[in-house]
Amino acid sequence: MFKPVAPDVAFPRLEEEILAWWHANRVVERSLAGGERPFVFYEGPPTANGRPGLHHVISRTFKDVILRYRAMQGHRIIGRREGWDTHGLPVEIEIEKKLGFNGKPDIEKFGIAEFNRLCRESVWEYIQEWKTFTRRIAYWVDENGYYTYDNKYIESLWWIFRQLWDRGLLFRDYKVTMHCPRCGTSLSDHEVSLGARDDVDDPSVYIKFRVTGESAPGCASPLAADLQGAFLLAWTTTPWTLPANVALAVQHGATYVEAHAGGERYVLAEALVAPVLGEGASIARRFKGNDLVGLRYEPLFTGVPAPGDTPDLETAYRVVADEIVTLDDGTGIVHIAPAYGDLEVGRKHGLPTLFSVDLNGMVMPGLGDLPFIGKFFKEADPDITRNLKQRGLLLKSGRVRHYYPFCWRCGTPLLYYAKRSWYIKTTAFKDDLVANNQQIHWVPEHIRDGRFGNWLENNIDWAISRERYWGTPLPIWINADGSHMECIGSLAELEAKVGRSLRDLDLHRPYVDEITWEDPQHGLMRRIPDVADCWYDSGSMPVAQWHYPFENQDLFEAAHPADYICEAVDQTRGWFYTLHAISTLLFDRPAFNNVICLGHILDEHGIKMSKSKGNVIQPEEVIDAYGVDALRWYLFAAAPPGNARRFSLGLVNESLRKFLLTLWNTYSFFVTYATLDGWRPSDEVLRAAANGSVSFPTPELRDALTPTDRWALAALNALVRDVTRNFEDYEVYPAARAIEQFVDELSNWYVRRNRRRFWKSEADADKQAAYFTLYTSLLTLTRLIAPFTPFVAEEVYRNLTGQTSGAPAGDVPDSVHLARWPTVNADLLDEQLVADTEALLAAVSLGRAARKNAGLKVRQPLSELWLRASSPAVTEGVRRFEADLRDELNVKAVRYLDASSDIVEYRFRPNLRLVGKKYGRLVPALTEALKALAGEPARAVAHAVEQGQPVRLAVNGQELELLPEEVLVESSAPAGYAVAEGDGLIVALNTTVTPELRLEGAARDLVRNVQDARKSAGLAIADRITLYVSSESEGALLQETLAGWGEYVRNETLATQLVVASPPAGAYVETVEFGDAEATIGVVKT
RNA sequence: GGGCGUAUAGCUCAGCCGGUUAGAGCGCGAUCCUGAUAAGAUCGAGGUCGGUGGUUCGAGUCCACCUACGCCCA
Repeated sequence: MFKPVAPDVAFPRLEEEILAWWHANRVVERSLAGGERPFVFYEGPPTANGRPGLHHVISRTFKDVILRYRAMQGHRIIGRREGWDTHGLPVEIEIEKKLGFNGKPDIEKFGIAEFNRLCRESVWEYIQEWKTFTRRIAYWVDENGYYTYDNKYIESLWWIFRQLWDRGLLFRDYKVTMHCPRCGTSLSDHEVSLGARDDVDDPSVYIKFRVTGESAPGCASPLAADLQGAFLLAWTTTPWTLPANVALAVQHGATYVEAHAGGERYVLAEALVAPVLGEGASIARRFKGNDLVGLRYEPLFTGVPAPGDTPDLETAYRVVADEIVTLDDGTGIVHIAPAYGDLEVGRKHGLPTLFSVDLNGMVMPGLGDLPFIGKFFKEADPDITRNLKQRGLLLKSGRVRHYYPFCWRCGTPLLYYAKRSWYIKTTAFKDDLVANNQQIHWVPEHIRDGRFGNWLENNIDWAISRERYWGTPLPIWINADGSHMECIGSLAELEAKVGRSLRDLDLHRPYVDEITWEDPQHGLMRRIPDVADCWYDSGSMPVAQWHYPFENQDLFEAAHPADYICEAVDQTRGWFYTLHAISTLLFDRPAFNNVICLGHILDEHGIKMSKSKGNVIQPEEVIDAYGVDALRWYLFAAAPPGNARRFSLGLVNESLRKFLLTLWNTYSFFVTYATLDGWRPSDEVLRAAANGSVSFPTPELRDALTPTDRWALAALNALVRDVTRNFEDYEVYPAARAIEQFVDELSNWYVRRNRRRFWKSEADADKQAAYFTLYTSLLTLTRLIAPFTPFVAEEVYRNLTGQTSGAPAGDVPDSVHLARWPTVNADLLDEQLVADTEALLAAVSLGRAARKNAGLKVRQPLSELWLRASSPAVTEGVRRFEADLRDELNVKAVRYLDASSDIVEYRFRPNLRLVGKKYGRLVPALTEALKALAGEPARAVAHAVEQGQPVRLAVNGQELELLPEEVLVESSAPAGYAVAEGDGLIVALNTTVTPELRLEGAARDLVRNVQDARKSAGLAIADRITLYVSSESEGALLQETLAGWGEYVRNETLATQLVVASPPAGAYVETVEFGDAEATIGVVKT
């Protein structure tokens, strides 16, 4: 029935074999096709750029474990397919590097068509690697996935744009970007960080802005008249931005002063008077920053342009209050130039955006005949400073060393530059975003109102456009003077515009850019050059993966929102957000109902793994050493997934040994003996264990179960219940821990206690019960672990169902992954039995400790053990397993002590959890009073508590009546016994070794040594032997021992003959300790 | 600078509504047990529970502040 099991299994190789079997038998396809009730999953598409790493193993296995569970629960899983995020800057940068390019001009020279072709090709290379990796880690998904570069996918994205456009949610506004004037391109944050330096030498100038004495419209400053002619002082390191100044910002609540120095009146923050004006300045008056708001001042320069815009200068050149102002340096008054970095401030206060430097970094004309017109912006700094000085508008100037970004390619200083950009107006839906988030079940919980909720609360409009090439083209067409724009929502619509079929059109640049049409009223319509932020691509996948609404309307409706998604925590502002935003804006509902948010994986020192640090561990390295299952189990069982975790190969090895090998050895033990005995399950037992719930096929079998059998089945059922509940809550970690605990107990308690039942020769009902119990436990376990460790589960399942040996019994699925999730058999749950076993295990542990203390090894039998428990219920529980207790601790008898016995001393403590709230300040005195009890009163109290009666006690002169549950009783040792105590239990051993006990101990020693010799001699378990024993100095002991225990020794060692003599030549011989000296044993196979 | 999270034994991590002597696994040392086991048991060494202050009869747990690290944002 069963294939023999190698105890020294090599998991990586086993896994490869199972992969081959799955492939040959189309198991993945069959699993994907199964199920009835829908369960919706969204695959967060990895960027198809770069090879998969350990963090991808985590996210893929956490996706997989839930989906496998759902599939086994009979769900039809929608969306269990690959998805690839194919667009974006990382792909472009890689191609640029490959071609040795130096920025956008190189790409345009090279040709966008060829460039994008290379991008697409590069993506495919990575996808191939990913597919291999995905199969190896047993992440089961349909390989017929979605690709964000697909024309159909893009068409759906266009449809979404059009929905937003029609509702006025797609708009154009300025956005500050980091711009390289030489390369003529914006840089990504990543690129900026590559070239930023913090030791840049720049001018440091203090500028005087003359107060006009007026206030801005609708915002009168009470100080306007008084401060007329005074100077607002501002500090800057970028004089070139001064012409574009439109406002000065102060801190709302800070104290500002009018200070007199050098015959002038200055306004600045009080805290900065000394550093800016020196000690000589006198303070004329104090006021709050708020009082300055609305104050107008004379612009430093006039005629500043605002290309493509007609700014309202009535709103400019005034004081505003803003949170960005600090009093750490400068003057407490901040110069605001929205075009060059302060755009958000400008927008918040309704300020115009003026430009004084163009995209090539040159100071623009329009400021009049000034020497710095047409100069590079950095070189204009001294000229501007000089000009202001000549006009008496400069307080002082110097140099400062600080942070400034440079282009990582060419080293040119970057411009903060407000460019026209497209936005999605998410801020209009902030309340809905927040409300819909409340419906989402986050694991861990704190993300919902913490990081994600916080991110939503601080929502800003989504800047959606990128001036790049390899991305989803924005479907917006514009006429020459920018007066007319149209958003195209489908290919058909575009065809109608141009009047021809575009079926073969690649919707990417540059081809889509060539599609233009003549509008009768507005002239030639051309597409704007921008492409979409690739987060828009992935966030739209619920719609676009099905090519909705052009196809699959039913599928889309059934698959929105998702029941489950899972990614790492950095996606709160990435995919989690864009999914949520698009779903809320389009459909006003969340995109997903449950989400596991994973922490990051760090190296063994707690440092992020990165190529530059050289601390990256490749998944292959781990998998080749220990296998995928070991890695997966480590990821599930080692720590809760929401935390960052430290990783090392050693930890995977630990998880392999701790869990997989323990399970494997239990399984190997079972198969070894079942094969020896020719045992096989009945079809009913097999079917139940392989595909149903735990049950008994016959009353006879049920009656034959021992308490330990029933315990194992009760624990197994409780495990099924708990793991199921954890899965329903998306709590993978506690589920894995519960399984680990059960496997440990099954191996180290159940099998340990019941070994003899398997190897005894009679095939009686008791033996059947043991086989039934272990078989059922193991086979049911394979289904519980199938989602976690799919390979080991499969191997064990297939062998235990007889399929590996080609002799399947019963009609069960050929793969554990096609079997149903086990259900609980409530009849077999038995909390009392589980609790009793816990007490028993505690008693055993204490008994061993007591033996250890007394220096009495377990092989030496002892006459009696005394046990006292904290309650009669616990005593009864242990009594139920007394035989196990006696056997495990090698004692002849167990005596149970209750409170009436006078050999025990008692100590008392209050049950603080109950007493604390009730008695408060009395607690310390109460504790003392209980401690003081001794002798007869103590015995009386102990007796009362045990009988469930209240206890009267004088505390601080008051008579208290303590309830029995409010007093904790501890017993101390009876004198003259080897004792151990803990957990409310006390275990004492009678340490007297009588001559009889000594002989029995000697016999057991002998057996043990013979067994060792048998093993060393290479004998098989069932081999019979002739046993020779002799001892010179302990001859008498040997004679006596064999006289009483010879039969026992022969039976235990399978000796057909026991000869007291020196072994003959050719025998396997060992000299062993015996009594107080040595004995010689010899083993000859018969 | 802001938000969120983390900080407990040499390492990886538990620790519930605040409650009694803070636990587990690994590693280390010693002893024991074992004819499934690469396993297991017992004992031991190893902890100012990141720091300071507060609330409380009582704080690893709650509060405030601080420090370090991670992530996200500015």
